[in-house]
Amino acid sequence: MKSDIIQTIDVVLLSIKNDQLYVALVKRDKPPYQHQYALPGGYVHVQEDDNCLETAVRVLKTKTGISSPYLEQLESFSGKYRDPRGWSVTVVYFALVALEVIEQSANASVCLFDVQALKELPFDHANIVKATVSRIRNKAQYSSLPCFLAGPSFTLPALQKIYEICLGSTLNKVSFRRKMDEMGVLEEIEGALSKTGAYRPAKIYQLKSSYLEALKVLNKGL
Amino acid sequence: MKSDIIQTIDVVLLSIKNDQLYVALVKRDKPPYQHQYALPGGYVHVQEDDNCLETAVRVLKTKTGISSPYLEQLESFSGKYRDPRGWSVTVVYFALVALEVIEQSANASVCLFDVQALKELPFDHANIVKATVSRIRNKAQYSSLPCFLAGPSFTLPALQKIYEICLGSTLNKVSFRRKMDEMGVLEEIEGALSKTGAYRPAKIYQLKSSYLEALKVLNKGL
DNA sequence: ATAATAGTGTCTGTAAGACATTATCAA
DNA sequence: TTGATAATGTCTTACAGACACTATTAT
Repeated sequence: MKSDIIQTIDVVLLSIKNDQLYVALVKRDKPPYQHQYALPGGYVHVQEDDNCLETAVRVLKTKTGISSPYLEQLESFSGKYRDPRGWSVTVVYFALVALEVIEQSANASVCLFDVQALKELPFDHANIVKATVSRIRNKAQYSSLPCFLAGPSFTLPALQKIYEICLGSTLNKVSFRRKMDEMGVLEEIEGALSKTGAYRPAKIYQLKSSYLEALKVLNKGL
Repeated sequence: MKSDIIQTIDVVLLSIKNDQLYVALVKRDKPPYQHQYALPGGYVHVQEDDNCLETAVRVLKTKTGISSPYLEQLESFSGKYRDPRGWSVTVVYFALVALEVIEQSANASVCLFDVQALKELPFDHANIVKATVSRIRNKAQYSSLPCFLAGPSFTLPALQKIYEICLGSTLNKVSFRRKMDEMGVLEEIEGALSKTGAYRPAKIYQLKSSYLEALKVLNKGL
């Protein structure tokens, strides 16, 4: 059974820069919308990919050079008019990485854009980015998802700042620490202290390895 | 650009029967899995459907005879092995209707199955049903979603029972009523009382029409 | 009146936020 | 010691659940 629908995968890669959420876009090398910035996306390779998640991993790596430990399906976008070539469906995934990851391994064609100041994008990509930000904002209220925007280790004040950027509002310090504590996904790196400020250094934490392993196996989201 | 991926839409239609969640399955009239019960599903008709949601509405109506006021995208399922014919992607939607709706307008090929006692199903449909139930259970905690499992009008004790079935646990009566009140989606039908029991009748409520309208326009979920 | 369920008022415990205090580092 | 931030202790308030009480109907 052959289909005459354009079936693609797109990835929304988010990171934090200048205390704002930024999205990674790549310059399109083919029409439509050639030379414009858009979400990294591509076709399923039926030989290589066992499912769309694997396609998303591969597409992200190929188009941006980046591997993300966290990748979650957002939703699918479809319709007669979203792609000038015809009826299309795209399964969208989103990824969260620390800025260092992008700076260290991103291709030259990758560029970061402030999601707040996003101009028009090809296809319905502006809409897709908005939906992703909305999902992040929602999940930041009760999950450990924003932790993936931090690097491999981080201080609690830094992590709180990340949560606040995701949520768009400030948080109570005591409540935030209580929450993180009872979520039980962090572990203190004994003896490690931040050397950044000229004042009292903060303890350094990382995601528990058991938690990261559980993520990979289950692929259940957070 | 033609694709060699099987692209389908499936719909998980849920209702409440015998104080349990039931899923509507239809007998497949074509291979694969001919004559077995599976989720109602079908192909996008690029001429008729403007997007996958419209496909879902049409497929549900065609295969089961039912129109559901509430239809939400669950997620997409994909892979090399889920369909014996080859690499496939299905965008799954779920619908919630009152049992009366099914009894009144369902095709003969439709049959209801207790989701708790679900045996093996064709494709990965058992898994899809499980994911839907999980979504319902989650959303029942904070949203008005279970209201769509009630008929056009209902009493608060009856609605509470529906919520409890979705959640799989009993609820506090006072808290439940407080929640429903502050959600602000219900309106009392003045003067109407349930005549069921031999004892004190309950007030009858319905979903606010303004709320139902907002749903149709936004299509944002709950 | 009684039985049985509907609906409401009130109390209590838990959890979140506000505020204050202590801790720790560099200069 | 001082300045600035990290970390924690405590108080207050808000909300959810438990419980009890009142209301309403048919018999």
